[in-house]
Amino acid sequence: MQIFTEIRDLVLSAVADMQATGDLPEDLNTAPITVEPPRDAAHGDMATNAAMVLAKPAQKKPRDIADMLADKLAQDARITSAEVAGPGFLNLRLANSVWHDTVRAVLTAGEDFGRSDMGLGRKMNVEYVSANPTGPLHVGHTRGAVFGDALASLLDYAGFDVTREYYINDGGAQVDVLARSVYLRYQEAHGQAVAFEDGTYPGDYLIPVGEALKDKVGDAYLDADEAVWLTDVRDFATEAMMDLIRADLAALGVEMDVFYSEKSLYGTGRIEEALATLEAKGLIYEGVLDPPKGKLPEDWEPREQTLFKSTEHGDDVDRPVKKSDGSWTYFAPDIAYHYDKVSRGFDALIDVFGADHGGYVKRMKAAVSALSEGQVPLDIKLTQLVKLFKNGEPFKMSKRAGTFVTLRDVVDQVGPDVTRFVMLTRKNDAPLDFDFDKVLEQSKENPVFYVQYAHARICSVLRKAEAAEIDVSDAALAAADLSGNTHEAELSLARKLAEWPRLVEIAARTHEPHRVAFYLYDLASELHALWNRGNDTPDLRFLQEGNVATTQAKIAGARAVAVVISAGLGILGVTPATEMR
RNA sequence: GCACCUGUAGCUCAGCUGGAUAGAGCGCUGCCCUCCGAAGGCAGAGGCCAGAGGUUCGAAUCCUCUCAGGUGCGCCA
Repeated sequence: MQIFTEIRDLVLSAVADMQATGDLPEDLNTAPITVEPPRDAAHGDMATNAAMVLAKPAQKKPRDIADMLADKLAQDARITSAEVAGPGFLNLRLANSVWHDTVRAVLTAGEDFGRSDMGLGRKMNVEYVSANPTGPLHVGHTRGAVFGDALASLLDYAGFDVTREYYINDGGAQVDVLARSVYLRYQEAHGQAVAFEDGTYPGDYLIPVGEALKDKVGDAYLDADEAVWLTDVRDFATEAMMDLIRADLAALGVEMDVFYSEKSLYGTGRIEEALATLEAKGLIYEGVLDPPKGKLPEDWEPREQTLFKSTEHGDDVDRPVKKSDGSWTYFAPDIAYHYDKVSRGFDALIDVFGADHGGYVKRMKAAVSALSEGQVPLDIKLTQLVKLFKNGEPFKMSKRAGTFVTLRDVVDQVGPDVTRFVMLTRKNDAPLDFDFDKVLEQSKENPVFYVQYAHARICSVLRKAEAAEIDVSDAALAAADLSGNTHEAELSLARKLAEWPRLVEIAARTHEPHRVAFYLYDLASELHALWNRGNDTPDLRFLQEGNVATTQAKIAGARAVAVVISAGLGILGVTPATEMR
């Protein structure tokens, strides 16, 4: 049940009637016709722009079309009034029974109310986190993980067939650095004194890995040449790091469907195959790039490289796929990886990157566009920085000293639910302030608390009703007579519930899960408002002493709110609270 | 120098991919608990949507330019 599309269909059929009677021309584009909630609730429940968008092609005055439309719409039982306003808006008011039906629909469908078939089961790949396997995840990765995971859940809820994927960068020089760093810890485990120079990873988290390596190989590598141990230690260390990362993700409640290894692309001809595809399209050539304008790198000198003609697919300059010594750049396996995603049959791809990867957006899009003949859209979402605060004071982190704040630091202190919700209270492309104290504050300033509080209040009412031996099962509530719920605050709450399915589609279409968080805040706000009216007006309380039928009717509205909050939090990966403490 | 992101109330931010008199929280002013959880609610003040042009019935939203902040810019991943 999506009341907005239902009413839009009604408007469209009225337009068709007018075409049949010759009041409107036959060839009209009805696509721009919208039915949406007006900004100002005083204008009514819904507004349509139909008269305005049809006026020009029909060569009629907007108000004339609107008047006729209003007459036709008013004949429908769901519509109690249709008024022309402003430049030609048609404002509609709907019968109370429509909103009561909404509440019933929520209680009947449960958390599937709002689920959409918009995605038509299309296969969608969401790649996120994809952190280098060289250490634990830090705060920046946390935001990417939360965002990607919520986006994936949202798309699933909107009817897409979603695969959650992590690309392991285990093929480049950074895993050699990791191997050497682990080797130092290995030597240390054998009692040797070691020094961590620049270009190694000094973090403590490698100490147990060095010890584990000692347990595994004993002193076999102790005084051996790097050529002897590098490959083995690299694999061992990478696997250990991935275990670490998997555990970090689990602490946050993130579960990937696929971990895809960059290394697995090497030596199998897959990179060559991807590049051959591009070459067949005439997009690969040997050439020399122009030096960057403005600030020249100190050691810049022209060198011939193998280049991808990404400019033919919207990039600003062509990009190298091979270094001047003939080895692959990192871009080459990335092309191969996305080629692989395309060949696995995905209808659309989403990459979630940190904002510092903004420079790679155009070339990745160019590559996918070229590889898929423009058939597979790639959307790249960049997550901006997280600024950490404690007691209002900025929190410094130093990667050099190895004292960066990890995902574990955050989750251990505030819990996965708070972490996830807070990280979704901002658009992905806006920086986020995260204050360790404020996110735990129990006040309305804190959206996590505010939404949870609303849910807990409803649960509290349900518990009390049960204690009074009132049947508050969803089935019983759905069967209740709701016709007495006529107060503006009650109807307003039901209208907000009716917006949920529409919001899901908007958020899914724009790839913006933060909209869910803001919606839940608004919904909670409506619930709190109604609750407080009950303080002044006993008739509006959910528990109506001595009147089971009325109590069930009132609780039906509240329970429906709890169901939608729970569904929304589910998308965000947050567990709803049944009581506050 | 170029590309991308951002600029909305004193502060922190929404604004449904073009709709009506631009919204919320904090802060400020004044109210509401013998009453389901006041950890809340109601009301008020506060705006040239960075600036200038343009597109059209209609612009915070789309286009161009300018200004300010952030990120990145061949042989690092």
